[in-house]
Amino acid sequence: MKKVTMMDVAKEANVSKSTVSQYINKRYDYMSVETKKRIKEAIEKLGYQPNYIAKSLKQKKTSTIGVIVANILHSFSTQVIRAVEDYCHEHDFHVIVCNADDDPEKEKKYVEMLQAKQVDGLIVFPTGGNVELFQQMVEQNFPLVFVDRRIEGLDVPSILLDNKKAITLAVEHLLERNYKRIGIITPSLIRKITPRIERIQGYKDALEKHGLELNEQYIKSVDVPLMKDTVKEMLELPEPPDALLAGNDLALMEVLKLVKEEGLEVPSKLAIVGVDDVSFASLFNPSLTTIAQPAFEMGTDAAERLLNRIKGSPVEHSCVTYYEPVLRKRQSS
Amino acid sequence: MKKVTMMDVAKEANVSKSTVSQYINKRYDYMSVETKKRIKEAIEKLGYQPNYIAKSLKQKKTSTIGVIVANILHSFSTQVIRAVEDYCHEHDFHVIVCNADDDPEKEKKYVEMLQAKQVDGLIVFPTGGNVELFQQMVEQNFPLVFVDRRIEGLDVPSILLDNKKAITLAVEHLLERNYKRIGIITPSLIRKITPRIERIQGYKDALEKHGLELNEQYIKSVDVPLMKDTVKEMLELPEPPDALLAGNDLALMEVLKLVKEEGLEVPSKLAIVGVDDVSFASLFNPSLTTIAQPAFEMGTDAAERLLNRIKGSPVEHSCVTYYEPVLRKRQSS
DNA sequence: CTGAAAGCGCTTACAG
DNA sequence: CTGAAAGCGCTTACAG
Repeated sequence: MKKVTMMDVAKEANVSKSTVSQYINKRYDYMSVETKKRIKEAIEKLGYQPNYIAKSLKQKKTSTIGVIVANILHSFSTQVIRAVEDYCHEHDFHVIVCNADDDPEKEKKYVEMLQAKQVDGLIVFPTGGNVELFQQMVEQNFPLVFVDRRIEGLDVPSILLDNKKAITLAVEHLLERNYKRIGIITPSLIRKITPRIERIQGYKDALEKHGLELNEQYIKSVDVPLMKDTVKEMLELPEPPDALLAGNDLALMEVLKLVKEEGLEVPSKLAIVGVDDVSFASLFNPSLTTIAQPAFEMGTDAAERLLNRIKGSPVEHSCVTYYEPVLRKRQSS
Repeated sequence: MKKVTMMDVAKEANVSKSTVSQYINKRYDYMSVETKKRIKEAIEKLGYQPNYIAKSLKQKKTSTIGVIVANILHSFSTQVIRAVEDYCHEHDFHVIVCNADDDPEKEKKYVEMLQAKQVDGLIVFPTGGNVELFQQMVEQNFPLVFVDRRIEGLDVPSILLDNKKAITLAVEHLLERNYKRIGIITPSLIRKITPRIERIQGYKDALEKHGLELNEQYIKSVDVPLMKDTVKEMLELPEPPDALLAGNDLALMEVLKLVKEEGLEVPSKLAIVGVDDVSFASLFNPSLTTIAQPAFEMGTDAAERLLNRIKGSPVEHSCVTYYEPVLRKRQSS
């Protein structure tokens, strides 16, 4: 079963390859009706399908972009990916998704693989390593958009949640409801990941703004396997928090596991607010108050910017867009 | 910033392109140490990265496979995708994921796009349309693996859950706990989608096996937007079911929404068992009894078969593999 | 209105 | 041990 090529079509239709190529690319400017018809028939008869690889090689573009997420386990990542794919498919671009698994080494490997495959651009949720690598890409003018996190000093368009505002919203909501001792749990800060840092900072700012004292024992940043124990310790303090902010969806899951294990009453014993609107938030008993990210718009925006850039729009300098978080009040607080 | 090509490296190292190519592909058989060293240095100096597109064109293979899922919203799909990606990345293959959104037209478009991009093979969760298209691909010997669903009469290796067994497990578990009137809700059967058909059939067989009468009012197959109302009607029957099987994760979500809205006690008023192990199953109040699919193994198996086939293994004829479902007993039943 | 020719960046027999 | 040449399947100025 040999592949049929443009050459075969040309022979069948008694024209040259060039003419077939014009036809395929709808450059009908000067093509006779007769020729068009013959080519059309030849294509149908042979079941010809153009080879994009050959086209890509010649045109030096692949109509493919890569997406590298730091960690695919976050619902936010999968939502953004879906939005990016929808937008790209509408614009006849392909998407290759890679999961760096929070590992800068993997991230680097994927960047290189994707560049070798000649992707036209990259959307990345940067792990925080690989600063020089991205720096080089910027210098080479490679189309790049960051989502969720930015890297200090890198001139890359970045699409972020307004994290401080998100936490402020949550804190003020809890204060309104008369919770006084608000704790927060996020994943580890060691890799200086933007949202985590900004969320903790937002927490501190919000408490200060309302004249509340900071209690370092209420502020914990540890990775998922340690979260349950850490929260448990927090709840065993002489004066335990009466409300808890979960810094992202995975943190929220850990908190809920603990709540279940310990049989804690929510919100009477402990109020809960999570960042990221998990799929089951409204189904849960009690339903869960969350701070939602407009993930779909953020993903669409990322894709749109990247494709515009690829299609020749000028580079956007030091452009960081913050998206508005949305407080969804439910029963858990 | 011109791209550096193999030619540039060759000039820099004072050798021919052929020799650089040999070096890149580790065909060191007869290469002098000296030459190797010069090439290595030239590559580093110039920051050369091979162009896979050119390589693919010449070699007529892309080391890329496509995955087309019928509907990405199912947790099962995303789990399988992850497994496929992990396996492929380990074996230096790329993956392009497409979501057919339960639309055979979209599915067809993606198959054609992916073939135009010269993917080496395809894993698909078939929508049920496009039988001739897949038939042609089989005839052309195109590497293809189906997951979750098979298509009657098509000789394509297929990886499925043992759906009948899954439902039998659920029914028997409910009978053991003395539930007598067991209902089942699945998405619409109009497109003859394997798991739905098999799950309904499994339900009927299991009841029959235990000498229970079938009540058609307890068996409903409608699409997601209608599910809540349909279940509500079922619960308003003079003799409503005392237990309900949710045919997949999306059905389960709808059932839980209704339970919440109506304030139904689970399991005392209504016991629930869901097929697909949702992320929050063990966190929920009450925690949810589910029939889990071994999604990760299934995905890995699909990828492994496809890559073996691509690498030249003989075609596996009429090979359908059924995976064992796992009953996870929790509090909802 | 259509065709011949060059070239995209590689690989691969083959010659030496 | 290494190089010259052909070719993968397209596109694109350019000539006529």
